[in-house]
Amino acid sequence: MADVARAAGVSSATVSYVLSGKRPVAPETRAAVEEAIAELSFTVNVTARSLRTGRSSLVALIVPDIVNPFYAQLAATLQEELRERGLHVVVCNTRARRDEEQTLLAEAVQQRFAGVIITPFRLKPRDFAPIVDAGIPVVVSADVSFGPMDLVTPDARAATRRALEQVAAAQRRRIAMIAGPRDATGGDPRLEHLRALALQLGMALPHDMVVRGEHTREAGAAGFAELMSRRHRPDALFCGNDVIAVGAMEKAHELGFDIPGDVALIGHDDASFASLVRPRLTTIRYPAAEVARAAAQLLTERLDGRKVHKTVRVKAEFVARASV
Amino acid sequence: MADVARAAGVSSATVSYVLSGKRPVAPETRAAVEEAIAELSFTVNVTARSLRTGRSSLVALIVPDIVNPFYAQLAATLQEELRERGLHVVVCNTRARRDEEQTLLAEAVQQRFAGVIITPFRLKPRDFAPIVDAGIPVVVSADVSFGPMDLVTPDARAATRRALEQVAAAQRRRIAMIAGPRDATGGDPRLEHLRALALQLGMALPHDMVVRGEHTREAGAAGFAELMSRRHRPDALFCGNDVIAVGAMEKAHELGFDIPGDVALIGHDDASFASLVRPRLTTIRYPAAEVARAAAQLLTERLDGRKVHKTVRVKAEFVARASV
DNA sequence: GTGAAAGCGCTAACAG
DNA sequence: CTGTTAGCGCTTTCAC
Repeated sequence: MADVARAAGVSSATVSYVLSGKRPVAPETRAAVEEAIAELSFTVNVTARSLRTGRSSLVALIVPDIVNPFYAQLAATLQEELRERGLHVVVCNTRARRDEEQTLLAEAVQQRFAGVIITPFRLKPRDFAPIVDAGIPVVVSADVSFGPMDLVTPDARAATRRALEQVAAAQRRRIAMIAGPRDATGGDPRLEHLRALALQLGMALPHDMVVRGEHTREAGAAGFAELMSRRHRPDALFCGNDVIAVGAMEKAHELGFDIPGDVALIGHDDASFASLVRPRLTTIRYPAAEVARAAAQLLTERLDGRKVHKTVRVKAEFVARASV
Repeated sequence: MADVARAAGVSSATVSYVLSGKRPVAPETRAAVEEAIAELSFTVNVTARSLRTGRSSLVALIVPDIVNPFYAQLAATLQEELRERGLHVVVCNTRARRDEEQTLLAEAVQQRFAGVIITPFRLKPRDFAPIVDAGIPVVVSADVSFGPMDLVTPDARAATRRALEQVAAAQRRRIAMIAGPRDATGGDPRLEHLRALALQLGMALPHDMVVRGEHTREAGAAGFAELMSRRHRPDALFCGNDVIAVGAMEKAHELGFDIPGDVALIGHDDASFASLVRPRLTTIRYPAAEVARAAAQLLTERLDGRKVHKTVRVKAEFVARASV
């Protein structure tokens, strides 16, 4: 920048102001500076800028499983949205482990990230105290609140209700669920949600019709095998997400159960493979791209100075395919 | 750091040396410093360090499509590997567009990234000149070389041969391929490779049996429809990657073709959904995790001072499933 | 074994 | 409308 200033016959402050536009610069001065910049193919040193201003251009995206297409899509859209505003996305995969979630959060503080967008899995609300105290804007994408931070959360009421209605219309009454692990934060709100709505519709989701496991195909397979070995088998099976659901579906094929003949299967998220499996998976779609846009919006508002925290609800949608 | 120095009654230089271990420090001094660090819960300012040393801890991963599970897995493993060495992965999605690839590469220079790991799609070798000149280590993950840089590349000879042999054993002779777009760099080496091997085995892959398109389900569907509308239909169809292949498979269902009865289908990569579709997709597996580990290794070697460029070959593997 | 001090490249007062 | 200058927090040479 000193070189540019010398070449243009101005001070380095002027070069800085030409770049940032934070104060008016005479047209001919600006022209001279821009020419010098082009001539020397100068680019600002972002590190020096960060050091001086105290804010970096890095945003951490912390998710349980980047290989899950839902999160991959989230990352892709987020990256696109934030790049327009000069921000970069650092992807952090926690593999749903609490220690990694904690480490990553701590590292975001240490690295002075500009912001964090996170889907917590086993974190507790109090784990967020250090990062909030550090003044780093945090957007949580989750079913429940984790404290005084921006939140993007699904509105799945209508979609879940429609799913249950369709199940009921098919004369299915024995509802079951393969939920997330018991020690996940909130103990899987999707389960509580489903149970409450089922009750409203005069159906029940008894505790012995719920099995739990990680958000993996293996857990889905194991859960399916367990539920179908019960004396009273379910005839409609909800899953915590689509990864679990396809695990269950694979197990169904293996054990010779027909879907939806023997049991209907309903997933969550509409991950890209949901429409590829056979039968096509009926699911409660949570639009990753929209979630990403909402999160990007909330984050930039915060960076622009908004003080109070906000919650954005993103509508989930029932996608009827062949598995019900 | 000044605070820590004051609390420990030493100079900030000593604190720095305690942290870096770059020069011996007396045990009791070290203890005092470490206590002060813990007391004040001090963490180094990475930005200041970067400015001073001239190297950041950021590595850009530039890929055509992060939603493709192959690249998602690559990102996940890479992130894991590099985090151990204090490096962070910034994910950059190009959507297979040349302009975005160029922008991202330029940005890596401007941001003074520590390194870049890239799967180029439409870039030309000369596009790499600026970043190489800037002294930023680049690892290319591709089928062909892009110049004097580290390269991770598949060794798919044996796997492709086995695929062709199995096709031949099933008395199939009319081979076709849905390849990548004509303007992709190198014009899809997988096609050239397949053609050469087919020739060796006494089979042919004539030009009119090749259609081209993006690496998308839509392109796969369109390609399948076109090939199957020919007077002489293929009975074995190779695809540039698994995304194309499932697109083709969907179209086959739609048009009432049986796979593998009417036509065998062979993908590339073994993306996670390949084993989920029906019939399960036979594919030439390119192990993303292994590629990531190789790339991480090459990159860190470079950062540690290796001057000459190296090439690592990662063996591809034929995965026989139900679609052949 | 330790300290003093220069300086990485930039931004934002402050001064004109 | 433009320039001067003081740091941001760290690493590293030089001196002791």
